[in-house]
Amino acid sequence: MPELPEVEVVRRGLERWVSGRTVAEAEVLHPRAVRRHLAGGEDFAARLEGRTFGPARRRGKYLWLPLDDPGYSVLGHLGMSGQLLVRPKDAPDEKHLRVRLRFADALDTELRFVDQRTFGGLSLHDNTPDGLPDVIAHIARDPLDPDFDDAAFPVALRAKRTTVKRALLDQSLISGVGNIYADEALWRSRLHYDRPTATLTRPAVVELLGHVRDVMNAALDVGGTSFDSLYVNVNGESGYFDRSLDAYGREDEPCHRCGTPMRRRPWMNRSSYFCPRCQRPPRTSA
DNA sequence: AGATCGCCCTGCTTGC
DNA sequence: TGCAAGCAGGGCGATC
Repeated sequence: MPELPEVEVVRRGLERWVSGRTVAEAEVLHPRAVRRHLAGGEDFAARLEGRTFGPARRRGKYLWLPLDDPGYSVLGHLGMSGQLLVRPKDAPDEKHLRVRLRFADALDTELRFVDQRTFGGLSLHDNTPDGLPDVIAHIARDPLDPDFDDAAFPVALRAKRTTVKRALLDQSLISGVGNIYADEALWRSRLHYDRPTATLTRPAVVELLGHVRDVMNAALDVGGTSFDSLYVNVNGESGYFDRSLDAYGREDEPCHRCGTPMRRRPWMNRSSYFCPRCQRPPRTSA
């Protein structure tokens, strides 16, 4: 599934291959691919036609393209399986092609939104005064955002009456951290997922944030290399899945630090992977 | 009002 | 071998 680094790779691809182009025609092939648009896919398409895209932006796992129609943006989320592909016009349709945008220029490419599971989608929104689509105004900055407030984060996290992994996944506190990165950063920090945030010291939170950022940057370094030839897929499948993980998906495999078999625990309808020796559960937890 | 939970979806994997 | 259940997951909206 696309994580924040893949989404950033997609943003760069959109910036390079889509920003500045004018939509000639939009085609919605699956109703669920257009979200929160009561007027329906045809209206969504009609509102895009003739509009020119501005610079591609991202917050957490959300992507958006501002329109030259002032105050509006097209917002996208890839969900579990979404891809944004820049493809030759004559390339065969993908099996799960959901939305196609054709452009009013001489380039040979079109933009396609492909999504097997339709957890993702595109939508059209008013912008807030800071240029953010209004529906994501509540999404906190992500750790790769230069304006992320490092000093405020430990205060805000410790003030939450919750446990540390829940806090990492709380999009109003920090965005873009999914189940995989949460487990990886907790492993690096030797913290158990059920540790109450109130029991963490400020330095421990600073270290945790550093690990979140490191693991994302490492992934971006690997994944951000292969999108700059024509016709390449702007799709988040950038080689990043070769990344080496220390925690996620490693049940029964030896901890890369101490060799103890890693464990998996059901958690919030998901799974948490951890080393039972390096990441001791808090006393209040089972 | 802040926290919690069910649901959306489909292909792959697992187990009987 | 074939079928069914389980699993993956972010985010939204309903509910307490």
